[in-house]
Amino acid sequence: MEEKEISQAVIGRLPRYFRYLGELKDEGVERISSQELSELMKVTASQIRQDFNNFGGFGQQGYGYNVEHLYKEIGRILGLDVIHNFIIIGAGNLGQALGNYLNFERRGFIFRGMFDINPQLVGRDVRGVKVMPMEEMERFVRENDIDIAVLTIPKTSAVEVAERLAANGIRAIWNFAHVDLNVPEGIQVESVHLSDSLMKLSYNISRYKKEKENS
Amino acid sequence: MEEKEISQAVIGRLPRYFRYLGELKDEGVERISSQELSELMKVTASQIRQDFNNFGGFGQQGYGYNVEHLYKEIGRILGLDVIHNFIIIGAGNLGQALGNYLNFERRGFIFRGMFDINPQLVGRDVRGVKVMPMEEMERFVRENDIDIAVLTIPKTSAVEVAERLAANGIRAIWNFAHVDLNVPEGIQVESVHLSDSLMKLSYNISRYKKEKENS
DNA sequence: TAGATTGTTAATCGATTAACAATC
DNA sequence: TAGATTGTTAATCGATTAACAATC
Repeated sequence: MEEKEISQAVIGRLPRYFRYLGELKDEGVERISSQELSELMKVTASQIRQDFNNFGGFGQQGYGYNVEHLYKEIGRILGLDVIHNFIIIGAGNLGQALGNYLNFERRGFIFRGMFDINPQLVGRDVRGVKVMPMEEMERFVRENDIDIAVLTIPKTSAVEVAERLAANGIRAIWNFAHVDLNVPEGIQVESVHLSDSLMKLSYNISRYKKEKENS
Repeated sequence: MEEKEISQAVIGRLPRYFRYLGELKDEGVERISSQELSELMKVTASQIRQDFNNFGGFGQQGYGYNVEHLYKEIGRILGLDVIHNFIIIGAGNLGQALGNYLNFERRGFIFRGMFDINPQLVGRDVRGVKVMPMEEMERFVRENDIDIAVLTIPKTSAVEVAERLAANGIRAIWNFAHVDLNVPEGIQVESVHLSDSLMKLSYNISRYKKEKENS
């Protein structure tokens, strides 16, 4: 049974559906039509129905979608029904910020360890997790069923650290370093390039300024 | 003279070109062909040429592109040739991480102020900038030519704060709160939804696991 | 049953890739 | 000049939107 590949365009929209459905659920809304959801989220109803139908029929003609059911299904599709253990490499400001972020825990992402090359940071406590020296990273990954490594280290060391993680069975890397990682096939990489995002914002500021001047 | 609108798909790729060209420049590379760049960046040479040609001819037939010139031009297109003053709302871990991030300064983004509702944080120093109470935000934005506000506050207050910023002449919002902001036309919003990014990673982990099971 | 709304096919739109003439 | 490589047009591919038959 060949499952058709879902495009990354669709995947990229799932977390946003998940967020809106969670809010609707918390407000006690039981059912919603693609039309209503489309007005709320400012996307077309057509797109919503197409997106959901990639994964099978979650709705019911004449009724719409059951909010709670749809919410759970999308959570499952996103893999939020399983526990993911993660570690953070780099105990600087950003690493600590992510370690302290409680919402990840709610989604099944459990903060298991933190590593840094700086001996000054080793031993520090971040939400109950002690910062360990980098030399212990490989062993820790192997022995503690770590799925995800969060890289909040400079780009100069990110490539080498990613290789070490890959060699020790990491499943995924959430990369905050400003470099493109090349890891073996089968290891998932999701990069958050903050400065790229800021540059896009900068572009849009300039563009709007020019538009105004020309009008 | 009507300038054609550049698609966000193209804009989204510019920072990455900028990064690679910067590295090539630092390595002393003078010229590069779309073919060579395509191998380096793992995109098609066709796309590279199409992308650059949205902004005019930066290359030369039979020669390729001058690295330094192209780098500068892309920087200019991205608006990195002008100074942008920014403030950070929310002096928690993430706010402090972004305030301490020196690379933004190098690109013309100058850290001017930081605000928090928590009186315990007010007065604290982040890279030479004192945390101010929220009540001073509006006046500060008006009087200090602030272009960008970085929102590292909970979603519950983000919408209201965004409105206050909009009313006081902010040009752009870099939003880290997990909520979609609706601001008046002309104010640019770029959102970084960290948990959305993590969920995409989670999806890809699950998908790969299923693929392996099916093979 | 009649009305509503999905699931799904078809049409459109936009983005990517291929091809090649222009030109350095 | 000959070779290389761009700039640009044309072809393809994929994603979005529209339309409507199926069905609850």
